[in-house]
Amino acid sequence: MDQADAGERCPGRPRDREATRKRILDSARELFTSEGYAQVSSRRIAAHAGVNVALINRYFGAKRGLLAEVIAEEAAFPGIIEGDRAGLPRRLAEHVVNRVLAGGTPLSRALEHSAGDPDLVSVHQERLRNAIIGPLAEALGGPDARARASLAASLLLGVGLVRRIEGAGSLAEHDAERLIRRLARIIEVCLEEDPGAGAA
Amino acid sequence: MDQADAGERCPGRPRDREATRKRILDSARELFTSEGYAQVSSRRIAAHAGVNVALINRYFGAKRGLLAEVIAEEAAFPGIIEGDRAGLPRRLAEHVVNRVLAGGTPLSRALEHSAGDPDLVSVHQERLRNAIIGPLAEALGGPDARARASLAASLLLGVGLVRRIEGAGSLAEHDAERLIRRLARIIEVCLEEDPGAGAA
DNA sequence: CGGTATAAGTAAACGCTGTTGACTTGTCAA
DNA sequence: TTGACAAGTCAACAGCGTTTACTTATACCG
Repeated sequence: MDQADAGERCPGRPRDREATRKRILDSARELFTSEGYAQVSSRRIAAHAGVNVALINRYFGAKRGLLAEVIAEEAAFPGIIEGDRAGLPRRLAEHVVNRVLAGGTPLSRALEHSAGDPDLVSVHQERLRNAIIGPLAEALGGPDARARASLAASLLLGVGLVRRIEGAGSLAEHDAERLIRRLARIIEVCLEEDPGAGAA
Repeated sequence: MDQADAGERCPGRPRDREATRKRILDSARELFTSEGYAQVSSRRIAAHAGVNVALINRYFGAKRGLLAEVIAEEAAFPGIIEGDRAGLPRRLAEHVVNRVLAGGTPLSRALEHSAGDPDLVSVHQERLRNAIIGPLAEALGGPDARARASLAASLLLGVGLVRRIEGAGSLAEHDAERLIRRLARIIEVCLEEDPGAGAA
């Protein structure tokens, strides 16, 4: 049932560290992506890769390390934060709709499937800080930059979480372009320097 | 070490279904709240309650059922959604800051500690739909009510998730009142009927 | 070419988890 | 007093992630 196309061990296969590492990584990415982190056991990954279970720990330290490597493969927000400030909310909104909601990347899929598994959270912790909130705050500048970046990040992560929980139902009522415009507008408010008189 | 104040079995204790149920429930709430769902094992809950492990499954079906009952104990948004529309964003923002960020309720604490554990997510799924997005959408009315409610829910859940990941750092830069005002403003935009020309 | 060091791969176990079924024992009604 | 039934117990299950000691293939070197 498992080890579908990855091919089983067929013990004649020559010993090759890198190839074996890659087999494990590929299987992990595929399974994490389609089923989530917590739902896929080490033994299943190994079986899918046609490889002994112990090799996961040999090459990646632990299942957690395997997750970290899968996640590290993709860039956080490639070219999104770096652009001009005015278009930033729009670009973030597009990213959410196109990647997170569409379920493109292993990262977002894993997040959606096992949204806050302890291991996953701890791996993302550093990532959120270093690859999202940090750069975003730096790009923003001004007072409370980190707080404003955190608010935007909250929305981004929350949308993914709700999408996972709700099954893309409500959020898909809009067509993509409308949703992007809405999100961009909300993110703009998240990133604003001063709430001003505000509502309420 | 465990079963601190809950008292151990001391086998002479009379048999009492309701009392035993309560012991288990109390221990679970306490441990889930302080350490998170995934981090606390059934055996530890049982030991803390001074009760046999099998009783958890006898009374709650499974560990998951115990979680569901702990969570069900608290009202979702008591009296928040029902009030007047104009003050809704402000009330939601206050709730987030006072309850979720301050880490008051078992629900929010469990969410923060093991933010998206599969069991926890599935338990919250129904809850999010029935106790948050549903009523919120109904209170809002108008077109895309569910989508607008989902956006607000995304922010609420996302703030909790980021708080868990960031350890309350960035979001605590503001004092509570400023944070509430900011959140209220953002939520207002989430709930708006029409994005209008919007940003970008 | 033969022998050997070294790394690749294996097998079996460890302690843990949630869960189950068969068992004993206390309690209460007839 | 006795029977029935529920409350509580115990030991085992299968699965998990991980570790240890082991075998075996490969590649280098004399």
